[in-house]
Amino acid sequence: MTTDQPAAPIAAGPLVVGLNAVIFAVENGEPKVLVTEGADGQTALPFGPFDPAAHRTFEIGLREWVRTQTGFELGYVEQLYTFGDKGREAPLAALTGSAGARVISVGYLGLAPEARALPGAGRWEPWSRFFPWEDHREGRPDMISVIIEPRLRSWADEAAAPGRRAARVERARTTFGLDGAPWNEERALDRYELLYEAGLVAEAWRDQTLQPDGSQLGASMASDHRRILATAISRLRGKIKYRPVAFELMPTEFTLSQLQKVVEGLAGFALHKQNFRRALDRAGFVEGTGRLEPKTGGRPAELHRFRRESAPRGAALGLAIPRLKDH
Amino acid sequence: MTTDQPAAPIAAGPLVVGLNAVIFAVENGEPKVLVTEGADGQTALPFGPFDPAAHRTFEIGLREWVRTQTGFELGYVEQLYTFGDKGREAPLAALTGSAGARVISVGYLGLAPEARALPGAGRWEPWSRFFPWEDHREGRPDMISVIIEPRLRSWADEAAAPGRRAARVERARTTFGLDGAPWNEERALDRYELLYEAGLVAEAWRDQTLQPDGSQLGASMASDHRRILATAISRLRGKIKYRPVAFELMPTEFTLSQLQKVVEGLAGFALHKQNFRRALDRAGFVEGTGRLEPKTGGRPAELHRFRRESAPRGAALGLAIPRLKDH
DNA sequence: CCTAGAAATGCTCAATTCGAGCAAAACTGG
DNA sequence: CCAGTTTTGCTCGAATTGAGCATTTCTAGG
Repeated sequence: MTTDQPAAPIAAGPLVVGLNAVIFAVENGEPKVLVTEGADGQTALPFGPFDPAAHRTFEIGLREWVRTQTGFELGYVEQLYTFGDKGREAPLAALTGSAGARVISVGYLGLAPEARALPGAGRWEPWSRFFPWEDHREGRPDMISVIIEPRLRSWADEAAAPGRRAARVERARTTFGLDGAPWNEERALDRYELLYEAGLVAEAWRDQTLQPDGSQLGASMASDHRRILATAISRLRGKIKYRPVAFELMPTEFTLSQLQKVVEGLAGFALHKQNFRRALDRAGFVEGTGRLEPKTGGRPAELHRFRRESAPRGAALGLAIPRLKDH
Repeated sequence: MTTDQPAAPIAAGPLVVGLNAVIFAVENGEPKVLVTEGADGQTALPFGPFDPAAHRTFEIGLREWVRTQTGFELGYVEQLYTFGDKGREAPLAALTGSAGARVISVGYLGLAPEARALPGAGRWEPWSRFFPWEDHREGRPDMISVIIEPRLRSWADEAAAPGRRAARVERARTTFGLDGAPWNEERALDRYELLYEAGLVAEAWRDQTLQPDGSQLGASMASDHRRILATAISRLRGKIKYRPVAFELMPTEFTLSQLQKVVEGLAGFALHKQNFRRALDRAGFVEGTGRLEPKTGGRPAELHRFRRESAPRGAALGLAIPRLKDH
């Protein structure tokens, strides 16, 4: 066992370290992600190489290539996860001839206060295109009981041992809230991984160069980018509960309903308006500006702003979002 | 903007990817971390190179070198964070002549059910040696008001602009729970970073080759390992609240008091026994075995075991730990 | 000018959960 | 058999949560 200095030179082989950015913005209550067109026509997350000579930290490197390539100035940024599985680069490598290089990607989450039109390549896509089963704002999507549930059930039946079959059923039940189990919005990554294992997303078949046996769920992405996106959604949904990150997605002034719409878009389900507001002002996150927004369609709403530094004494650090029970 | 395949070959320069393991175990309610002696005598976290040719995933690589080097079979493992700042390797590079190589470390958290004696190099150290200010089980440590608070205050006074001074005071107040602010055990990393910036930990001076102006807090570690350790503590303290990871640190059978002692050790403060048990059995995490543990010193306690798969319907996913108010 | 509709805002109330304490039970060691 | 120690059971007020109804304040359309 050694410390940071490698005792022997490492037989690294071709090793590439890159940065993947998952950049979110919300437009009219609809969460969107910044995507690009990959070389082979697949939708992809923005990717930039990490140049250790030029960049002192990952974050500095990330901000720089996002700025140069999209003209976008990142605000809030946080590291997500580092993806290094062998084979994750294979689907692309086969097409481009860069086979053999091991690609390690450090994933980052970035939040933008508005989905600005982009000068460079790249466009904003609603994230529900990639995860249609995650949007419960108008009730649980039909696809869960119509498609996902039966197909997960037959996937469970494929298991040989009865013990493994029961484990699969239980896993499907808890991750998708089947059969009375509660829906946990934070488990978006678990759900994607389960669908992948069960062969219900296109990537599962592409990675094995097999043919799917039925329609595939949601729009697919290059490489493991949809997994990275799921990681980002899970992280963000968890984080809004204990850090006031939702405000990074808001303009400087906003109505309480706009804020609620954003939070509902992120969480993926509707909230009780009065309770949301009560929790908000117990936490003391926002203050009224006195000015009104008249274009509400009804009674004008007061414009509020985020109180960046000054939370009251023992206040909560995030927004109160209830657990969603059977619905 | 491109996808995963690098458009141009990357001028990577000397780039080394390694794996850092933060392995925890709890002994008699005392959380301990597995450390080694670094080349220059500094305490270090176990480190292993990542060989892309040999290992399909980071996790497989990690498990393998931990097994070969310490004889330890890892159970629960989770990725923490990837550390890649320039200069983090400098203190070691200067000593070993490997200067110039950029070292990127993927940090992992591992949990072990017992602090087994180690055949290889490495020993278990209580984590409170490195973070003495984090242990509030017997009340808030004196060092906070005697040393930390006054020194943070004078650090705040060093700021030029009055606005920046106020921001520093506020930051100290919320991270350390000064002046009536609540103590948030999850913010261990924030606290370490604040002490680093304020020059109260030895690493801050070592990295600048300056001399400290007073006694330094806690035992220091090589490179940025103490920061990695703080990251692990913060992550674990957060995670026990929404995933039943505490059980990864328990033997198969345990008394409820033993479980509580472990959770208290991790959280860093004492819990109300009856409330802890009430929450436990609402969550349905454990079941009695009927057998008794007589060596309690008092009334024998029933031995319990973790119910791995079968949580009741709408149950919580982690242990209820209250927010610690002013103390 | 009046009215229906829409949205914001204010208030209430029961159910649940939380925080904290007291008391009894069951055992060990002298 | 008694003092000490720990487990276990119970209670109770305070705080929080979930959900609904009522009122206010505006716009739009006749």
